[in-house]
Amino acid sequence: MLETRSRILNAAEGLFADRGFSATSVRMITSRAKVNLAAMHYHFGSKDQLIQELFALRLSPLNRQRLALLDRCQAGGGAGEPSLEQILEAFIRPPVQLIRDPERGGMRFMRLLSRAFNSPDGAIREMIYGQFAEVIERFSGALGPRLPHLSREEAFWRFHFMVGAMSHTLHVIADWKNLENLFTDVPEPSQVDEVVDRLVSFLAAGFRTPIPSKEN
Amino acid sequence: MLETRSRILNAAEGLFADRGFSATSVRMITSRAKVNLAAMHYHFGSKDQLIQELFALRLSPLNRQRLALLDRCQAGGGAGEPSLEQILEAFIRPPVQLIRDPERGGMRFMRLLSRAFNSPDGAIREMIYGQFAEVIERFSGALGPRLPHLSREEAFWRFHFMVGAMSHTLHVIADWKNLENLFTDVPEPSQVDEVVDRLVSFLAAGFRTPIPSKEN
DNA sequence: CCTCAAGTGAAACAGTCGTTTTAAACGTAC
DNA sequence: GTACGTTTAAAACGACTGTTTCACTTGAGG
Repeated sequence: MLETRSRILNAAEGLFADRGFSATSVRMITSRAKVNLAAMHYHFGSKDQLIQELFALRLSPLNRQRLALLDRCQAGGGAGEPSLEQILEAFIRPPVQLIRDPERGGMRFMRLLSRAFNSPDGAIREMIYGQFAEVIERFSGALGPRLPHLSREEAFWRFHFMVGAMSHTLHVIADWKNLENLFTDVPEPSQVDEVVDRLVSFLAAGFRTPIPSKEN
Repeated sequence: MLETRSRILNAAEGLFADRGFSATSVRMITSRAKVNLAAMHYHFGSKDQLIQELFALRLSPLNRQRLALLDRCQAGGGAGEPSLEQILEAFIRPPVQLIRDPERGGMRFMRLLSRAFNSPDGAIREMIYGQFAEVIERFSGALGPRLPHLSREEAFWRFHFMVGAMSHTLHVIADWKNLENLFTDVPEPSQVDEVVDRLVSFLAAGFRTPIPSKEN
């Protein structure tokens, strides 16, 4: 069939998200895709190249959207730089929207992405970071003028605090089902977009707070 | 030799931290430990039980220390509850100290822990969360009275923002070498304890900020 | 009708996986 | 000295790994 490629990609995305890369065999993928074992090597060459293609396909629209949002709010207001909240939102809203859009991978791809971020395989991590390099550069450049009270070191760490809070939050949203199995007292899945606002105001307050005194 | 068990545990910790669970074979472990293949099954029964034992050994001292710190600052000041900063510090300082103490696993175990947190294997994740259940309960109970301005939902999310920022920060510290390979402009590894202060004040400011308005 | 490339089906490749089994060697304690 | 818990050595188990090979079917262009 003509759709063999996309059926392999689809099955692979689901299995990688559920079981990880090294625990997912080529045979699992091709059998879930109802496709011959050889078809995978015919279309993608190897398991590794299949993984690469999968991420390139999903990640570049996400980061293009982030950069477009940043462009718009930087050019938008006319005079003056964008506010701290506007920058944070341009960073955080696109992945949250992606989570709700099954066409772009939805929760499944987000679980996969958070797996790839912590992958033991250095090659995978390098590829992932490569896909994010431009976004990191642009956003830390945009954040700088909004944080004149911070040293370079302090800004570096707070940027990582933000990345951590965001990626863990995305993981929680995308893995809600598993969370309910593990904890009691989990609130109803609230409107996902609200979480963006919550996260933005939490982080903005953190970024704005003065540097802690060293006498401790 | 009498130390066969600990040599296996030591080799396993290193390999699991570097390559992940499913990509590390029993043969790799026993050959790095310079120990016979059968010795691993003799002492631990199976690969899975070896993993379980490894985490129980490392994780319970960490969480006992957290709870002890919380106890002390709750009973300490006499009148009045502990401050938000004191609670956060009781949560964050123990794992940062662990990172600097090779006897307790140091950076190696921290990399392993952050791998286990995102493991595809449901059994591993369940065990990890089980080890943290009491800590989570105690700390969210202690944080509650310090956050009277927050709804239950808002407190839930901010708690996760904190967990995410902390765990990603620990990962960055423990994986510094890899970070230097991937990014430019990484600051010198500053005094690790300073990071605790930075993180505590960042998070305290986030926790204290009022709930964002919905009109957006 | 013939041809040629794209794609499929099924089998086989050489390894590695976790685990078990057998045998023989240890040091230590009763 | 002999029993016991520990450790080594070496081989084998069946199952599974990523990848390759090759005969086969299919459909479109000349």
